Amino acid sequence: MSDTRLGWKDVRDRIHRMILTGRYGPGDKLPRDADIAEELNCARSTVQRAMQDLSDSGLVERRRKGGTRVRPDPVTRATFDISITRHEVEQTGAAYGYQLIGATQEVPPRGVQAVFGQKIAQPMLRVQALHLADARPYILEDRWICLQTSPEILSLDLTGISANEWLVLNKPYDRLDMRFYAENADPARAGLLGTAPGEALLVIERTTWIGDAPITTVKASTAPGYRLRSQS
Amino acid sequence: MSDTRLGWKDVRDRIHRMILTGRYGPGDKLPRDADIAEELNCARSTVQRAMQDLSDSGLVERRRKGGTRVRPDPVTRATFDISITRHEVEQTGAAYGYQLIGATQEVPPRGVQAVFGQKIAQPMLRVQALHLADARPYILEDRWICLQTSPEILSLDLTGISANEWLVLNKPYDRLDMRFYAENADPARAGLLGTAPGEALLVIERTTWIGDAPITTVKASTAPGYRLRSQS
DNA sequence: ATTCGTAATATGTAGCTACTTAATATGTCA
DNA sequence: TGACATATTAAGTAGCTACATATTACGAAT
Repeated sequence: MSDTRLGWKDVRDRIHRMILTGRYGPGDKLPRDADIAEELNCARSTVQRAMQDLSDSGLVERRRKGGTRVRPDPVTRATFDISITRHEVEQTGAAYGYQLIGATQEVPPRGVQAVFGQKIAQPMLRVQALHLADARPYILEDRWICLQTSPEILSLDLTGISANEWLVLNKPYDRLDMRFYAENADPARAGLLGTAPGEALLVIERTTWIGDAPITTVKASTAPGYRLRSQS
Repeated sequence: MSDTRLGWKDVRDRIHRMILTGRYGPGDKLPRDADIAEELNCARSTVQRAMQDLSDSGLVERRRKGGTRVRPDPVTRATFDISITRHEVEQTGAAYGYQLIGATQEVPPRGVQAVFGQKIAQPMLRVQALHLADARPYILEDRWICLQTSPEILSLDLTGISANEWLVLNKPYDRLDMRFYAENADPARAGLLGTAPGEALLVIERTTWIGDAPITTVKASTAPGYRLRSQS
C-alpha cells in the first residue's frame, strides 16, 4: 500500500484528521484498535500508542471493553511550563534581581491552613520576596513553608538564594495544585510592585506536597502586564 | 526479588522517588535504560515507557546517545482543561444562560490582525456574548471568526447557540494558542459583567488554527472571583 | 591544530506474542 | 421480572526482537 510503514504518530494524525473532518463526530464510537491496525496495515501496539496519545490530549475517551469514542464534551487541554523565576527572567534577556523582604516564623492565617488541610495551627516560615527583571519589579511572592517537611530552610541565608529556587532544587514535590485569578493591587503590594493601587494583577497560587505532607504554598502576584502563554 | 513483576508505572515511580530523595539531583545522568532494566529485572521497553512519561512531565531530559538526565532547570508543568462554557457552568450546579450582545461583520483591529498574522485586512465576524451562571454574568466573550474558514457561521442563529459551542463541536482545531492575563474592567465591560469599573478581571485569550488557516480568536473576560484550577 | 568522515552508542520505533483487567453482555435461576 | 453469576470483549501491560535515528566520540587526513 505504501513504501514507508506508518509510525504511531502517523496513525495518531490520521485518526485526528478523521475527527477533524467530521468523519467521526463527538460521541461517535471508533473501530477497535485491532481493526484500525488491519485497515492501516500496522500492528495493534502502534494503534494503541496513537490512541493513548489522543486520549491524553483529551480528544477521545477509551474504556476497556467499551472501546474508543470521541469525547462528547471536548476539552481544550493547555499546558503551561512554570520554571524557576530567575530562569524565566533571564530567558527574556533581562537581568535578574532578587530582594528579600522578610522571613518570619508565624502561625499562618486560616486560608493558608485550609489549603494545607491542617487541623491544628502550627507555626510556619513565611518568606516574602520580590523578583526583579532589569531592576523593575516582576513578581512578588508571599510564601509559607512547612517546617516539618523542610526544617533545613531555617539554616539558609535567604538573602542570597531565593526560597523559590532552593525549594525547587531541593524539595521536589509529589503533587501540585495551582490556582490562577486576578486581583486588584492593595496599597502595600502596589508599592512593592511599583504600580498604582487598584491595578489588576494576575495572581498565581501554587501548593506542593510530598505524599500527604505539605511542602509550601506561594501566592505570586505578578507585575502589571504579566502574561502567561501556553506551550505548543 | 519479588513475586509480582514491575509495571512501567512502578518503574516510573521508583525513578521518580530516587530523584525526590536526592539519589539523583538536577543535572545528574541516570543509567542507561538497559541497565535499569537489568537492575530492576524487567524489559527495556518497560523502562522506556517509564522514562517517556517522566520526560513528558518535564522531570528528565532524554537524548539519543546522550542518555537520560534530570532536568537542570526543573519546570512545573500544569495542565488545564477548558471545556465548553455551558458545561463548565452546569458542572457547578448552576443554571446556564446565554445572551447574544451583537454579531457584526467588521474589519478587525490591528491587534486581532496581528495574532492571525494577516497582512491584508479582511472583514471577519465579530460575536460578542455573555455567558451567565444562575442569571449572573459569568464570562463575557469578544470573538472574531474567520469567514474564510467558517463561512457556515453566517447562516446560524447565534441567539440560540453560542458561537463558542458551535465552533468547538464543528470546527476542531489543529493548533491552539492561549494567553492569560489580568485587566482592569473598563466601564463598558463592568456594566455587562455587573461589577464596578476598575475591578480586576482574569482574561483568557484563545486562538485556534486549522493548518495555517486561522479559525477564531476569543478574548474571554471572566467575572470577578473567577478562578482557574489545574488538573491533578 | 582543525576539519571531516566514520564508528560506537543510547534512545526511539515497529512488530509480534501472551497474558491481564475492566466493563459489558448474556444466560440462568428464582 | 429481577438478581446474580459467568462469559465475552476490547483495551492495557509486559516481554522480546529487530532495526532506525540522532549524537557523541574518535581517528585520520589535511
